[in-house]
Amino acid sequence: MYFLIQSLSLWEYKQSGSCNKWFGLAIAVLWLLIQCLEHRNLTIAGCIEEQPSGKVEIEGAGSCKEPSLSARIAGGLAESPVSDEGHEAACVAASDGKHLLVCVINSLAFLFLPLCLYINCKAVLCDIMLIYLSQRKRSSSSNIKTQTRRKKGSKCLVFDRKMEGFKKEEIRKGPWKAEEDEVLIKHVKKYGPRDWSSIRSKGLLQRTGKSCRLRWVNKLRPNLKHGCKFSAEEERVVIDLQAEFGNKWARIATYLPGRTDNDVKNFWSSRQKRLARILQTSGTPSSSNSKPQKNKNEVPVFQDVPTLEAPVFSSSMEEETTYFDNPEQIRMMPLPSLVKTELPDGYANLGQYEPLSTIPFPQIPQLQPDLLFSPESHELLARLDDPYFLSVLGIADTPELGDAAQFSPGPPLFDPVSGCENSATTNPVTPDTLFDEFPSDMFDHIEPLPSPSEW
DNA sequence: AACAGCGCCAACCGCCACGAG
DNA sequence: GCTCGTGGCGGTTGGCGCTGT
Repeated sequence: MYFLIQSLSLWEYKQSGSCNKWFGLAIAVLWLLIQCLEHRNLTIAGCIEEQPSGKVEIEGAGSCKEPSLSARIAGGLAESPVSDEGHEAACVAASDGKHLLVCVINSLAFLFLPLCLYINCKAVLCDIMLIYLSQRKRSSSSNIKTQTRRKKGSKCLVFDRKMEGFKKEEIRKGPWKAEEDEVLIKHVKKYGPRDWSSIRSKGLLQRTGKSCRLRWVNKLRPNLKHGCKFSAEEERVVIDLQAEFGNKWARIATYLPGRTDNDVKNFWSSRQKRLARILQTSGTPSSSNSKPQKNKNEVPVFQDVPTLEAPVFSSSMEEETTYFDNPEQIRMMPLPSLVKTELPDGYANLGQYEPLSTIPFPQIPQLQPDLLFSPESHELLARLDDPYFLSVLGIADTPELGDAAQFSPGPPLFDPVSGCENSATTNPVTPDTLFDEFPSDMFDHIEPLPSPSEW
């Protein structure tokens, strides 16, 4: 079957003399479908995305709860904008919990590349995808990172290397629904604000423990101040404490009843942006008084607020209980002895209070040429000519090495040849016979990898 | 009315520390 | 001592609404 499909691919190429990505994709899907039918424990997955954390996310297949097979296959299209000249990569994938079967359709769409990967090869897989993605036209692959970002609220199937085997799970992301909040609140009432990961393991919510915790801490926790701006006093506290502790938002937030670290962080971030803009547009700080206030209700950042006496601050850890544990106590807690809290008059003394150097400006990331490929992949690239290595990947089945299954811990589910007994046994395909069939100029269509600086 | 700029905010991500096994 | 899971934290991003032009 594998041979037949490859022959079809070649026929298509010879007929059209050009790249037809859809034909190539259709062939790959067909092949994958056959694999799935033959091995019922296989399920077609969505497109593969590289994650710097080492995870491989397969997205698309989880977009609907009970997807039809065709929908699943459609989800297998790589998230790549259709580009001209067929310079794009698409992939379909399947998994049985132990293995990951991938079909990559490269810029020469008729050439699809089935890969059989075990879970410990996922980092390599990521880089394979990057290689193929990078072969696309620069216009369509100028920013690979943006393509890996999911839309909020989408579901994805996460295949985590750290997990036992290749466990499939659905994780919901994006805005929380009221029902989800209810479930979370119930859980916290019952068990307390802990054991977040059990919420998912019990099947209560399709959210990660981190997500649950964040939702509780930032939104559902009682006594939070929702929707009210920071008061002048709160602003002063934040400014003072930031000067004292730096960007320790969680610590600062413990001095502000009803405020979360996220609140403080957002407040500070907005303030910094505002400051940067003021300094940028007004030239000299003293002239910035002329800048009209956009929002009449907005509290000016550098307004005069009463100067408090520098309180005594105990550095003992016992006092680092949060206001949530004992709000009254925190409310009465004296401020630490801070930098002199004299606020400047207008912006004239801005520099002394808010040094220019502390205002963050966008930083240009340093390009790291070696960052894109993991050490495993460097090894992979170095061994692409190694027939043994190819056989392990399931790409080749060299006669001298025998059945590729001998290199596999499990049954040769995805072996392109032995996996399809009927046709493959009579038409053994080796890398040589496979590539000999293709025209000699076919690889001329593959663009060289752009240097990282061009990405 | 349409559009752009901006601020706010919720949520995500990566990194790290810590504890259990 | 090592690995792994979990939670905490800080940085970042995208959506949305408001405001000014």
